[in-house]
Amino acid sequence: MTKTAVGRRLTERELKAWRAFLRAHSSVTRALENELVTAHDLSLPEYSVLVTLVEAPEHRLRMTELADRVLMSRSGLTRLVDRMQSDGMVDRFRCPGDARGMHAVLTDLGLQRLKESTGTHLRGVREHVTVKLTDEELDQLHALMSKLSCCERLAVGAGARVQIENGQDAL
Amino acid sequence: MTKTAVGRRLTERELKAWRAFLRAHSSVTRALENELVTAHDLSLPEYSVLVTLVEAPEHRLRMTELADRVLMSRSGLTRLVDRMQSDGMVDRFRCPGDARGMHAVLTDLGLQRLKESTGTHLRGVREHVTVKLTDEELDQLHALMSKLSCCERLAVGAGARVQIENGQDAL
DNA sequence: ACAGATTTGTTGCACATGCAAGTATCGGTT
DNA sequence: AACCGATACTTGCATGTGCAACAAATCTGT
Repeated sequence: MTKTAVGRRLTERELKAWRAFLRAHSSVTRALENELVTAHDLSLPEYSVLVTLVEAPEHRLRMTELADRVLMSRSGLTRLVDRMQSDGMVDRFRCPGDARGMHAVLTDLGLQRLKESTGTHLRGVREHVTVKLTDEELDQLHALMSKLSCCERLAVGAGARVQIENGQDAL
Repeated sequence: MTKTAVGRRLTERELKAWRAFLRAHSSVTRALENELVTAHDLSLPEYSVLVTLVEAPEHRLRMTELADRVLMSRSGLTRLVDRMQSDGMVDRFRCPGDARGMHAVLTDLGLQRLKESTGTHLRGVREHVTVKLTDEELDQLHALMSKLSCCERLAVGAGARVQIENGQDAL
Protein backbone atom coordinates (compact mmCIF):
# COMPACT_ATOMS: atom_id res chain seq x y z
CA MET A 1 0.00 0.00 0.00
CA THR A 2 0.96 3.61 -0.46
CA LYS A 3 3.11 2.30 -3.24
CA THR A 4 3.16 5.58 -5.09
CA ALA A 5 1.43 4.05 -8.04
CA VAL A 6 1.91 6.26 -11.04
CA GLY A 7 -0.33 6.13 -14.06
CA ARG A 8 -3.44 4.74 -12.52
CA ARG A 9 -6.62 6.10 -11.16
CA LEU A 10 -6.93 7.46 -7.69
CA THR A 11 -7.82 5.28 -4.77
CA GLU A 12 -11.07 5.88 -2.98
CA ARG A 13 -9.07 7.38 -0.19
CA GLU A 14 -7.20 9.77 -2.42
CA LEU A 15 -10.32 10.81 -4.22
CA LYS A 16 -12.31 11.52 -1.11
CA ALA A 17 -9.53 13.50 0.48
CA TRP A 18 -8.95 15.53 -2.64
CA ARG A 19 -12.57 16.37 -3.23
CA ALA A 20 -13.17 17.23 0.37
CA PHE A 21 -10.24 19.59 0.14
CA LEU A 22 -11.73 21.40 -2.83
CA ARG A 23 -15.15 21.59 -1.25
CA ALA A 24 -13.84 22.85 2.03
CA HIS A 25 -11.83 25.59 0.43
CA SER A 26 -14.69 26.70 -1.73
CA SER A 27 -17.18 26.71 1.08
CA VAL A 28 -15.00 28.50 3.61
CA THR A 29 -13.67 31.01 1.17
CA ARG A 30 -17.08 31.92 -0.15
CA ALA A 31 -18.48 32.44 3.29
CA LEU A 32 -15.61 34.69 4.30
CA GLU A 33 -15.79 36.67 1.13
CA ASN A 34 -19.52 37.19 1.49
CA GLU A 35 -19.25 38.30 5.06
CA LEU A 36 -16.48 40.73 4.32
CA VAL A 37 -18.18 42.21 1.30
CA THR A 38 -21.58 42.65 2.88
CA ALA A 39 -20.28 43.98 6.15
CA HIS A 40 -17.40 46.13 4.94
CA ASP A 41 -17.46 46.24 1.18
CA LEU A 42 -14.05 44.64 1.05
CA SER A 43 -13.03 41.65 -1.02
CA LEU A 44 -10.87 38.90 0.38
CA PRO A 45 -7.90 39.80 -1.80
CA GLU A 46 -8.23 43.41 -0.72
CA TYR A 47 -8.28 42.38 2.89
CA SER A 48 -5.31 40.20 2.27
CA VAL A 49 -3.35 43.10 0.85
CA LEU A 50 -4.20 45.27 3.83
CA VAL A 51 -3.12 42.63 6.31
CA THR A 52 0.06 41.89 4.44
CA LEU A 53 1.00 45.54 4.32
CA VAL A 54 0.24 46.20 7.96
CA GLU A 55 2.52 43.34 8.90
CA ALA A 56 5.34 44.63 6.75
CA PRO A 57 8.01 47.00 8.06
CA GLU A 58 6.86 50.58 7.55
CA HIS A 59 3.62 49.23 6.14
CA ARG A 60 5.19 48.98 2.73
CA LEU A 61 6.20 46.25 0.31
CA ARG A 62 7.48 45.80 -3.20
CA MET A 63 4.81 44.86 -5.68
CA THR A 64 6.37 41.52 -6.48
CA GLU A 65 6.81 40.62 -2.85
CA LEU A 66 3.24 41.63 -2.16
CA ALA A 67 1.97 39.59 -5.10
CA ASP A 68 3.75 36.51 -3.81
CA ARG A 69 2.41 36.91 -0.32
CA VAL A 70 -1.19 37.43 -1.31
CA LEU A 71 -0.93 34.57 -3.78
CA MET A 72 -1.73 36.57 -6.89
CA SER A 73 -0.07 37.10 -10.23
CA ARG A 74 1.80 40.31 -10.74
CA SER A 75 -0.68 41.63 -13.20
CA GLY A 76 -3.52 40.71 -10.93
CA LEU A 77 -1.88 42.57 -8.12
CA THR A 78 -1.16 45.60 -10.28
CA ARG A 79 -4.87 45.88 -11.00
CA LEU A 80 -5.89 45.23 -7.44
CA VAL A 81 -3.53 47.89 -6.17
CA ASP A 82 -4.83 50.23 -8.87
CA ARG A 83 -8.30 49.86 -7.50
CA MET A 84 -7.24 50.08 -3.90
CA GLN A 85 -5.20 53.16 -4.64
CA SER A 86 -8.12 54.90 -6.26
CA ASP A 87 -10.15 53.95 -3.21
CA GLY A 88 -7.46 55.53 -1.10
CA MET A 89 -6.44 52.43 0.81
CA VAL A 90 -2.88 52.28 -0.47
CA ASP A 91 -0.37 54.55 -2.15
CA ARG A 92 2.35 53.77 -4.60
CA PHE A 93 5.87 55.16 -4.43
CA ARG A 94 8.86 54.58 -6.55
CA CYS A 95 11.51 52.60 -4.73
CA PRO A 96 14.40 54.69 -3.43
CA GLY A 97 17.14 52.24 -4.33
CA ASP A 98 15.65 50.70 -7.45
CA ALA A 99 13.94 52.87 -10.02
CA ARG A 100 12.18 49.88 -11.53
CA GLY A 101 10.44 48.96 -8.34
CA MET A 102 7.35 50.30 -6.69
CA HIS A 103 6.36 50.27 -3.07
CA ALA A 104 2.76 49.75 -2.14
CA VAL A 105 2.14 51.58 1.10
CA LEU A 106 -0.78 51.39 3.47
CA THR A 107 -2.58 54.71 3.92
CA ASP A 108 -4.37 55.91 7.02
CA LEU A 109 -7.63 55.06 5.38
CA GLY A 110 -6.34 51.62 4.52
CA LEU A 111 -5.38 51.05 8.11
CA GLN A 112 -8.77 52.25 9.22
CA ARG A 113 -10.60 50.00 6.79
CA LEU A 114 -8.51 47.12 8.02
CA LYS A 115 -9.28 47.86 11.62
CA GLU A 116 -12.97 48.06 10.87
CA SER A 117 -13.07 44.76 9.07
CA THR A 118 -10.59 42.65 10.90
CA GLY A 119 -13.11 41.68 13.55
CA THR A 120 -15.50 40.36 10.98
CA HIS A 121 -12.84 38.43 9.18
CA LEU A 122 -11.27 36.88 12.24
CA ARG A 123 -14.64 35.93 13.58
CA GLY A 124 -15.34 34.35 10.22
CA VAL A 125 -12.13 32.37 10.23
CA ARG A 126 -12.83 31.17 13.71
CA GLU A 127 -16.42 30.37 12.99
CA HIS A 128 -15.85 28.59 9.71
CA VAL A 129 -12.53 27.01 10.44
CA THR A 130 -10.82 27.01 13.73
CA VAL A 131 -13.80 26.53 16.00
CA LYS A 132 -14.54 23.32 14.17
CA LEU A 133 -11.14 21.88 14.95
CA THR A 134 -9.28 21.03 18.11
CA ASP A 135 -5.78 22.28 18.73
CA GLU A 136 -4.41 18.93 17.65
CA GLU A 137 -6.40 19.08 14.48
CA LEU A 138 -5.15 22.58 13.79
CA ASP A 139 -1.63 21.27 14.08
CA GLN A 140 -2.51 18.40 11.78
CA LEU A 141 -3.96 20.84 9.31
CA HIS A 142 -0.86 22.94 9.39
CA ALA A 143 1.36 19.92 8.92
CA LEU A 144 -0.65 18.53 6.04
CA MET A 145 -0.95 21.83 4.24
CA SER A 146 2.73 22.54 4.60
CA LYS A 147 3.49 19.29 2.90
CA LEU A 148 1.31 20.23 0.00
CA SER A 149 2.75 23.61 -0.79
CA CYS A 150 6.34 23.58 0.28
CA CYS A 151 7.81 22.01 -2.82
CA GLU A 152 6.37 24.34 -5.40
CA ARG A 153 7.53 27.74 -6.41
CA LEU A 154 4.88 29.83 -4.81
CA ALA A 155 5.37 32.60 -7.31
CA VAL A 156 2.54 32.54 -9.74
CA GLY A 157 4.55 33.34 -12.79
CA ALA A 158 6.37 30.07 -12.39
CA GLY A 159 3.48 28.16 -13.88
CA ALA A 160 5.08 27.42 -17.19
CA ARG A 161 8.29 26.37 -15.58
CA VAL A 162 6.60 23.99 -13.22
CA GLN A 163 4.92 22.47 -16.22
CA ILE A 164 8.20 21.91 -17.96
CA GLU A 165 9.92 20.50 -14.93
CA ASN A 166 7.08 18.06 -14.57
CA GLY A 167 7.82 17.11 -18.11
CA GLN A 168 5.77 14.36 -19.63
CA ASP A 169 2.98 16.30 -21.22
CA ALA A 170 4.63 19.63 -21.81
CA LEU A 171 4.55 20.77 -25.44
CA MET B 1 -7.35 25.98 25.97
CA THR B 2 -9.45 25.50 22.92
CA LYS B 3 -11.86 27.62 24.80
CA THR B 4 -13.59 28.85 21.73
CA ALA B 5 -12.64 32.39 22.42
CA VAL B 6 -14.84 34.72 20.46
CA GLY B 7 -13.90 38.28 19.69
CA ARG B 8 -10.16 38.05 19.91
CA ARG B 9 -7.33 37.57 17.54
CA LEU B 10 -6.25 34.20 16.29
CA THR B 11 -3.74 32.12 18.13
CA GLU B 12 -0.46 31.37 16.47
CA ARG B 13 -1.71 27.88 15.88
CA GLU B 14 -4.92 29.01 14.22
CA LEU B 15 -3.14 31.53 12.07
CA LYS B 16 -0.51 29.13 10.83
CA ALA B 17 -3.04 26.46 9.99
CA TRP B 18 -5.29 28.89 8.19
CA ARG B 19 -2.57 30.46 6.12
CA ALA B 20 -1.05 27.14 5.22
CA PHE B 21 -4.46 26.06 4.03
CA LEU B 22 -4.78 29.04 1.72
CA ARG B 23 -1.26 28.62 0.40
CA ALA B 24 -1.67 24.95 -0.24
CA HIS B 25 -4.88 25.39 -2.12
CA SER B 26 -3.48 28.15 -4.25
CA SER B 27 -0.30 26.31 -5.04
CA VAL B 28 -1.90 22.99 -5.87
CA THR B 29 -4.73 24.45 -7.84
CA ARG B 30 -2.51 26.64 -9.93
CA ALA B 31 -0.23 23.79 -10.79
CA LEU B 32 -3.09 21.59 -11.85
CA GLU B 33 -4.70 24.31 -13.88
CA ASN B 34 -1.46 25.08 -15.67
CA GLU B 35 -0.78 21.49 -16.49
CA LEU B 36 -4.25 20.91 -17.81
CA VAL B 37 -4.30 24.04 -19.90
CA THR B 38 -0.89 23.60 -21.44
CA ALA B 39 -1.31 19.91 -22.14
CA HIS B 40 -4.95 19.77 -23.16
CA ASP B 41 -6.25 23.30 -23.42
CA LEU B 42 -8.79 22.57 -20.73
CA SER B 43 -9.46 24.64 -17.65
CA LEU B 44 -10.00 23.08 -14.26
CA PRO B 45 -13.67 24.05 -14.14
CA GLU B 46 -14.14 22.56 -17.60
CA TYR B 47 -12.49 19.37 -16.52
CA SER B 48 -14.62 19.34 -13.44
CA VAL B 49 -17.78 19.58 -15.52
CA LEU B 50 -16.67 16.73 -17.73
CA VAL B 51 -15.91 14.47 -14.79
CA THR B 52 -19.12 15.33 -13.04
CA LEU B 53 -21.15 14.56 -16.12
CA VAL B 54 -19.42 11.29 -16.87
CA GLU B 55 -20.17 10.16 -13.35
CA ALA B 56 -23.83 11.06 -13.63
CA PRO B 57 -26.46 8.62 -14.85
CA GLU B 58 -26.78 8.88 -18.62
CA HIS B 59 -24.00 11.44 -18.56
CA ARG B 60 -26.49 14.18 -17.91
CA LEU B 61 -27.37 16.55 -15.10
CA ARG B 62 -29.60 19.48 -14.37
CA MET B 63 -27.84 22.80 -14.52
CA THR B 64 -28.41 23.61 -10.87
CA GLU B 65 -27.23 20.22 -9.74
CA LEU B 66 -24.18 20.54 -11.92
CA ALA B 67 -23.44 24.00 -10.58
CA ASP B 68 -23.56 22.73 -7.03
CA ARG B 69 -21.29 19.83 -7.75
CA VAL B 70 -18.64 21.82 -9.53
CA LEU B 71 -18.82 24.50 -6.87
CA MET B 72 -19.84 27.33 -9.14
CA SER B 73 -22.62 29.88 -9.18
CA ARG B 74 -25.49 29.23 -11.54
CA SER B 75 -24.63 32.09 -13.77
CA GLY B 76 -21.03 31.05 -13.81
CA LEU B 77 -22.06 27.60 -14.86
CA THR B 78 -24.42 28.90 -17.52
CA ARG B 79 -21.52 30.71 -19.13
CA LEU B 80 -19.16 27.82 -18.72
CA VAL B 81 -21.63 25.45 -20.33
CA ASP B 82 -22.19 28.01 -23.08
CA ARG B 83 -18.53 27.88 -23.92
CA MET B 84 -18.24 24.15 -23.61
CA GLN B 85 -21.29 23.71 -25.80
CA SER B 86 -19.85 25.87 -28.54
CA ASP B 87 -16.67 23.83 -28.22
CA GLY B 88 -18.82 20.75 -28.67
CA MET B 89 -18.05 19.13 -25.34
CA VAL B 90 -21.58 19.22 -23.98
CA ASP B 91 -25.09 19.63 -25.27
CA ARG B 92 -28.13 21.15 -23.67
CA PHE B 93 -31.59 19.63 -23.71
CA ARG B 94 -34.81 20.73 -22.16
CA CYS B 95 -35.86 18.52 -19.27
CA PRO B 96 -38.61 16.04 -20.10
CA GLY B 97 -40.49 16.38 -16.84
CA ASP B 98 -39.85 20.02 -16.07
CA ALA B 99 -39.97 22.57 -18.83
CA ARG B 100 -38.00 25.07 -16.80
CA GLY B 101 -35.05 22.82 -16.44
CA MET B 102 -32.17 22.05 -18.73
CA HIS B 103 -29.99 19.01 -18.91
CA ALA B 104 -26.34 19.38 -19.69
CA VAL B 105 -25.22 16.26 -21.49
CA LEU B 106 -21.77 15.02 -22.25
CA THR B 107 -21.07 14.64 -25.97
CA ASP B 108 -18.79 12.12 -27.60
CA LEU B 109 -16.22 14.83 -28.05
CA GLY B 110 -16.58 15.77 -24.41
CA LEU B 111 -15.96 12.19 -23.40
CA GLN B 112 -12.97 12.04 -25.68
CA ARG B 113 -11.50 15.26 -24.31
CA LEU B 114 -12.00 13.90 -20.83
CA LYS B 115 -10.25 10.66 -21.66
CA GLU B 116 -7.35 12.51 -23.19
CA SER B 117 -6.86 14.75 -20.21
CA THR B 118 -7.71 12.58 -17.29
CA GLY B 119 -4.25 11.06 -17.18
CA THR B 120 -2.63 14.44 -16.89
CA HIS B 121 -5.00 15.55 -14.21
CA LEU B 122 -4.79 12.45 -12.09
CA ARG B 123 -1.06 12.41 -12.35
CA GLY B 124 -1.14 16.03 -11.22
CA VAL B 125 -3.32 15.31 -8.25
CA ARG B 126 -1.09 12.46 -7.25
CA GLU B 127 2.07 14.41 -7.81
CA HIS B 128 0.99 17.56 -6.03
CA VAL B 129 -1.18 16.06 -3.36
CA THR B 130 -1.54 12.42 -2.65
CA VAL B 131 2.04 11.32 -3.17
CA LYS B 132 3.07 13.75 -0.50
CA LEU B 133 0.82 12.18 2.07
CA THR B 134 0.56 8.76 3.64
CA ASP B 135 -2.70 6.87 3.73
CA GLU B 136 -3.22 7.95 7.30
CA GLU B 137 -2.64 11.53 6.34
CA LEU B 138 -5.10 11.24 3.49
CA ASP B 139 -7.68 10.05 5.97
CA GLN B 140 -6.79 12.92 8.26
CA LEU B 141 -7.16 15.32 5.40
CA HIS B 142 -10.54 13.94 4.52
CA ALA B 143 -11.69 14.13 8.12
CA LEU B 144 -10.48 17.67 8.60
CA MET B 145 -11.90 18.95 5.35
CA SER B 146 -15.25 17.33 6.00
CA LYS B 147 -15.48 19.17 9.26
CA LEU B 148 -14.88 22.44 7.51
CA SER B 149 -17.49 22.22 4.83
CA CYS B 150 -20.28 20.09 6.14
CA CYS B 151 -22.18 22.73 8.04
CA GLU B 152 -22.57 25.26 5.28
CA ARG B 153 -25.01 25.30 2.45
CA LEU B 154 -22.78 24.32 -0.38
CA ALA B 155 -25.00 25.99 -2.90
CA VAL B 156 -23.35 29.15 -4.01
CA GLY B 157 -26.46 31.26 -4.15
CA ALA B 158 -26.88 30.83 -0.44
CA GLY B 159 -24.21 33.39 0.27
CA ALA B 160 -26.54 36.10 1.48
CA ARG B 161 -28.52 33.69 3.56
CA VAL B 162 -25.44 32.31 5.25
CA GLN B 163 -24.51 35.87 6.04
CA ILE B 164 -27.82 36.46 7.72
CA GLU B 165 -27.84 33.21 9.62
CA ASN B 166 -24.46 34.06 10.95
CA GLY B 167 -26.02 37.24 12.11
CA GLN B 168 -23.86 39.75 13.93
CA ASP B 169 -22.74 42.00 11.12
CA ALA B 170 -25.55 41.48 8.67
CA LEU B 171 -27.52 44.62 8.06
C1' DA C 1 -58.94 26.86 -11.06
C1' DC C 2 -56.21 30.60 -9.94
C1' DA C 3 -53.08 34.03 -7.50
C1' DG C 4 -48.91 34.24 -5.29
C1' DA C 5 -44.71 32.28 -3.85
C1' DT C 6 -40.94 29.41 -5.38
C1' DT C 7 -37.74 27.35 -8.43
C1' DT C 8 -34.93 27.18 -12.73
C1' DG C 9 -32.08 28.90 -15.87
C1' DT C 10 -30.33 33.00 -18.49
C1' DT C 11 -28.68 37.73 -19.15
C1' DG C 12 -26.89 42.79 -18.15
C1' DC C 13 -23.45 44.45 -15.90
C1' DA C 14 -19.34 45.32 -13.49
C1' DC C 15 -15.36 43.60 -12.06
C1' DA C 16 -11.47 40.27 -11.44
C1' DT C 17 -7.71 37.62 -13.29
C1' DG C 18 -3.87 35.65 -15.84
C1' DC C 19 -0.80 35.31 -19.89
C1' DA C 20 2.02 37.34 -23.13
C1' DA C 21 4.06 41.28 -24.69
C1' DG C 22 5.97 45.78 -23.82
C1' DT C 23 8.80 49.37 -21.28
C1' DA C 24 12.12 50.72 -18.09
C1' DT C 25 15.87 49.72 -15.13
C1' DC C 26 19.58 47.10 -13.12
C1' DG C 27 23.90 44.51 -13.01
C1' DG C 28 27.58 42.18 -14.65
C1' DT C 29 30.94 41.64 -18.52
C1' DT C 30 33.82 43.05 -21.80
C1' DA D 1 31.12 52.99 -21.45
C1' DA D 2 28.28 50.13 -24.20
C1' DC D 3 25.97 45.92 -24.30
C1' DC D 4 23.11 42.01 -22.96
C1' DG D 5 20.59 39.15 -20.13
C1' DA D 6 17.77 39.39 -15.97
C1' DT D 7 14.31 41.77 -13.20
C1' DA D 8 10.15 44.91 -12.03
C1' DC D 9 6.10 46.47 -13.14
C1' DT D 10 2.37 47.64 -16.36
C1' DT D 11 -0.89 47.08 -20.20
C1' DG D 12 -3.71 44.66 -24.23
C1' DC D 13 -6.46 41.16 -24.55
C1' DA D 14 -9.33 37.42 -23.67
C1' DT D 15 -11.78 35.17 -20.48
C1' DG D 16 -13.92 33.98 -16.14
C1' DT D 17 -17.07 35.16 -12.26
C1' DG D 18 -20.91 36.56 -9.33
C1' DC D 19 -24.94 39.43 -8.12
C1' DA D 20 -29.22 41.26 -9.18
C1' DA D 21 -32.86 41.34 -12.24
C1' DC D 22 -35.60 38.79 -15.32
C1' DA D 23 -38.72 35.31 -17.80
C1' DA D 24 -40.75 31.02 -17.70
C1' DA D 25 -42.62 27.07 -15.45
C1' DT D 26 -44.08 24.74 -11.30
C1' DC D 27 -46.09 24.27 -6.88
C1' DT D 28 -49.29 25.50 -3.01
C1' DG D 29 -53.23 26.68 -0.70
C1' DT D 30 -57.64 28.09 -0.89
